[in-house]
Amino acid sequence: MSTTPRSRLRAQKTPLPHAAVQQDGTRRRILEEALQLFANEGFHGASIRTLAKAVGLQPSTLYSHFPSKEHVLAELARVGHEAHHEALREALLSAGPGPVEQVRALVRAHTLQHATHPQLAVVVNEELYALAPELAAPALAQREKSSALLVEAISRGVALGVFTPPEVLVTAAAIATMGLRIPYWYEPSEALPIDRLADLHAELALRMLGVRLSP
Amino acid sequence: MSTTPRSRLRAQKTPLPHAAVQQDGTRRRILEEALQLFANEGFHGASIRTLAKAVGLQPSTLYSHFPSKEHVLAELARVGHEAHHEALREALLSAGPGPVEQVRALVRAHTLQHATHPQLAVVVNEELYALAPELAAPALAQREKSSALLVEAISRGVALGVFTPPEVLVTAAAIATMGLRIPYWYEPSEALPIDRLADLHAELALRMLGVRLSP
DNA sequence: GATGGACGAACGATCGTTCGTTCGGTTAGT
DNA sequence: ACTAACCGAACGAACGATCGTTCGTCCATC
Repeated sequence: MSTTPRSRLRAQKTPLPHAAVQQDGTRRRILEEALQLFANEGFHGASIRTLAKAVGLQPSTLYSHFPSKEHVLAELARVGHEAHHEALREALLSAGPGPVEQVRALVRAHTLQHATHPQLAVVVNEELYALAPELAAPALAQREKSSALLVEAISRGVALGVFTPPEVLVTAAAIATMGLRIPYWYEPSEALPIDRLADLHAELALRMLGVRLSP
Repeated sequence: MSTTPRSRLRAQKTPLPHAAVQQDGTRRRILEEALQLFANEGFHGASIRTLAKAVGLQPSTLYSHFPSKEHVLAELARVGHEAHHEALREALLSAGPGPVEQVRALVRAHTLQHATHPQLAVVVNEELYALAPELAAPALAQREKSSALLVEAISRGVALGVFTPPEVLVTAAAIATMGLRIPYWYEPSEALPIDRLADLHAELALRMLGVRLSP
């Protein structure tokens, strides 16, 4: 009876995934449209036929590019986690050796990623449960590696006496979580551009860790 | 081909919703099972037949208690938001007049609610998008009221010079977000009981606001 | 002439929902 | 007090629609 015209995200425009997809044309277009649909209506809420129509293909043609609907989601999850992990890794490499600089770089990259690619963040974080375990495994493994980067940086700072969090893991979870909800409330604006949001999150993270910069 | 045995939550046990459901027997059992299913498999991922089987009824019988599948979710969303808002309100009332005490009380209540009723939190926050706007409206209105409680307490503290957040709304969002992801990673344990988690989150929130308690 | 992307039709399964009926308990009428 | 009327909960079967997927064929390109 009633359709569901709801869009889950604040930003309903279409940021493209990334350069990490291999430059095939149709396959990439499928992934782009699937990203929009899965983000807005959920994996189970979006149908193969809706996806095919969005791409401008017949439903059967999708199976020339992906063996199943689940594999489309799995590929999105893989791409998303890979891009995210790569962003964190690069941020860490170009940061200085100090824990403060490293955490700031990690949080900034984390926030930038989620603010720049909101639908990718949502699909990667909220729709992964719809995958069979063996298809979700690679993405989950990379997620583990990404969160380890933050925990390690924090632990290093604690060992050096620079950070004084009330508890390492809960604080790390709180810091990582800041980024995860961005797609639901944030929209870039002049008053709050993406880069400023990243700075604010970095500042909040350092405050949680007990660092006072400008007293 | 492949089923989806995934459970989205860390805690897959069955906390019951709340005393705010009216004490009807069957209707309540439907809501309880629907809560489990919607939380673990998503609204679109759970079927009326699965729900009926979980309750021990025929699918058609469900329609003696709810006019549609969507109405079951809408009722869960209503109950969840009501319980959450009530918890925040009571916490605020029994807190002192100081902004520090009020924010601590709000954050503690927020965290306790999400840690005690993880599936309710997930359904309320992640599955609402599946509802037609007119069914989601009451829940969204109450959510707005709840977040306003936090923002007001923070603003009062800022006006009094007690809080020095880098930016009010982003900081408020960060504080509220800490609680929202609890169901995905937290499980009560001896090392980290629920009450301790609530204290930690309150401490982190106050740190973000620029309050240093035990220097 | 082989390969692979695209098509249109169709498969069986499952979806949310409706229908007609039965049954047990409460209420109303005499 | 006995019966007739009623009503909501539950059932079993079935509805039409849509689901993910498969099949056979066509056609363009190498």
